[in-house]
Amino acid sequence: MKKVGLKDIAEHVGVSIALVSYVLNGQAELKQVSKENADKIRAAAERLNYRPNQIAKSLKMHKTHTIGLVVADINYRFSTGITRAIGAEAKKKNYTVLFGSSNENKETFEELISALLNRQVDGLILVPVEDSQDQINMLQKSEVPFVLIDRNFPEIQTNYVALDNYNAAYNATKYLIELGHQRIAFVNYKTTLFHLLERNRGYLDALKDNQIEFSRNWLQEVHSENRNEEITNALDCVLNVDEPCDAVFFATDTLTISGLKYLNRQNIQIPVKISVFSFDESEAFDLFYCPITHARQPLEEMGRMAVNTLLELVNHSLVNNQFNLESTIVVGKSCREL
Amino acid sequence: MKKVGLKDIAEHVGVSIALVSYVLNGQAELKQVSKENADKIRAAAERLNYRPNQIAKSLKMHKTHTIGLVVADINYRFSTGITRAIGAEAKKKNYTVLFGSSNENKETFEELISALLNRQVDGLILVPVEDSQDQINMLQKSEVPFVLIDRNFPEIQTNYVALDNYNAAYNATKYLIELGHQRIAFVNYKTTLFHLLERNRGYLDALKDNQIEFSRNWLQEVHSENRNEEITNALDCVLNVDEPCDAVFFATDTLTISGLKYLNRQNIQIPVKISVFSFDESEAFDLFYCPITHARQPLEEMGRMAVNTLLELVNHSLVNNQFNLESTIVVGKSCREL
DNA sequence: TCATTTGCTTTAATCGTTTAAAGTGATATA
DNA sequence: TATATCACTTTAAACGATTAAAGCAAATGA
Repeated sequence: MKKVGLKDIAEHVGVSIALVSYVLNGQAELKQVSKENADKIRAAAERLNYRPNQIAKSLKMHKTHTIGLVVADINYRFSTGITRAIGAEAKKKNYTVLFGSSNENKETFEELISALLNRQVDGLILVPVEDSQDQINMLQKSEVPFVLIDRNFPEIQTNYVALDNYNAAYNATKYLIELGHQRIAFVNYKTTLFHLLERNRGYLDALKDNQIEFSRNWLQEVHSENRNEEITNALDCVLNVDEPCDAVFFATDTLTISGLKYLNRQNIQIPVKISVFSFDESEAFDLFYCPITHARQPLEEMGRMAVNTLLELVNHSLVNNQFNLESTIVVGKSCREL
Repeated sequence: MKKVGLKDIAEHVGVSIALVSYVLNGQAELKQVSKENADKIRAAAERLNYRPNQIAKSLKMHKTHTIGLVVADINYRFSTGITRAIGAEAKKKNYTVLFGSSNENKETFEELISALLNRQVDGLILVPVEDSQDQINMLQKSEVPFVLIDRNFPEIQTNYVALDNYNAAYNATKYLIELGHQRIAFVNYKTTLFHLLERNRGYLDALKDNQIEFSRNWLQEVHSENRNEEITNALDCVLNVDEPCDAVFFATDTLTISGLKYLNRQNIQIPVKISVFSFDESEAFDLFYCPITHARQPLEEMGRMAVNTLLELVNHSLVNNQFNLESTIVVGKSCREL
């Protein structure tokens, strides 16, 4: 793979490297390069199929025009969606996105950040994993430009773009209540992640504000490591009891999938036997017999805001953005009126 | 973001940059650096949180230790699977993967390749889009190390890792025949892509070898741009006719999803009314009421082979690998015995 | 005593760009 | 005639690393 550099063009045309650089960077008039030379240079560049060496350019310019993105798990619908959104906005701004998936693992998360920083990305967009506060603090201390997305730590003041998870869960619960549901279960992960805890809080407050007395077994928390097994128990605790719930609200799309699989196995018809509400959707819902009513996050908007916030940081504006966006309810057929 | 370089460490310790470089590259003994200095240097690097500037390193070494990957569409299950597999193998070999999705668009495909080459990736792994022969020829002429994956052009001699698509389709069709099916439809994209045409050929040959007379309407080809609409017609031509088919074989997972959605809408029960066989699977199958019998591609193996072939090329071995791997049939419940 | 070896360290060129600064003829002005 | 201006072009120093090659004391050998 023989590479063509400025030097080759310069030799070909018989001018200096500097002149070639000026012309190919659109500074021909500014530097008053003669039309003759400019044309010759452009022609030679074309003919030799010149590709500027971005590595050398980056080294000189201290800018790679690259954003590092770390998502939690590439298998989440949220991840592919936000990756697309960020990629699109970045492209508009002439930035490239380097990308990794932490798989919710703290060590992988740190390794990825390290790898991205070594590659001199101009900044980071991160979906932080559980217990990664130390890492975030480190980044802040070393003044790396970064923006959190989807998740944030209330105890750390950072730029972030997230959902108003409290409101989203509150409104979802209220929606179910307004349909006439009185016994609403909520299935969440057992976690310390703030954004998921906010969903608990929204759910509980909606019950309270509507004078529904919360029963302890309604709130089920499963460990993500073996959610498929634990969700079985969780749903049993909610359905196979004296006063079974008439609706289940799943706190994430992954939980919904596990839950629906179980309900399928048990031949529990939706929404006849039970209403189902999902936080986020999944491609998998497409083939389910019943369209799932769910809360939708504004992924494009989140991606756009994250990129733009980051680019402001990169350009040394001292922005301080905490965005808590609103979700919308997409009505399917999985929640019936009682 | 103040950056720490070799120079900073050198100044701190009071030695030259070269010594620091030697020590931090594990050449301390080789270059006979005094233990005292070596320790001081390592300590300082640690304390200052030194991150080697890979950009500078790459410029000097003419190696970025980075592979460029272009997949056809990040929404395909194949794409995420192969991306993971390639990422894992690359990591083992201490390479990073830069990654883009062409969305089956020729221009995007070319742009991505260009962007990746500008970033001086050491080589490319590509899922070529339709009609990209010229681009592939260009790459070959400019001696860029690359490996095609999933798809190849029989008229161009390149390194590639693909499925034996003929065999896979042949065996799938044979499987349906052995279950007693005599009227088997095949739904494919209307395309010039070799790997998909091979599936046609495998299907047709299997029919012939089993003395089943092929009926023209059995082979349905839809345009990918509006497959959801066209597949409706396609299935009508196959099911709502005098002698309807008793099995449908979809040539890709995306076609299967579209098909199943239609069959759902029409309340056509699987496998009672019709057997369904899919090429590849999708996460979406998880929530379908009936596990879909499908041909599975050995993604891990493909990823491994692609990376290893590419790295041999990068290291100037003149390998010439054409891999056509075998698929396996994953038996679900969507094909019944007649 | 002088030369050589040993042990350790520094110097300086290089990778492919960018870009301020200096250079160079030709023409215009004083 | 001397000098300023103009219209270009080249020179050379970065950027942050790698790495031959050279440098330099102290120790050893003749």
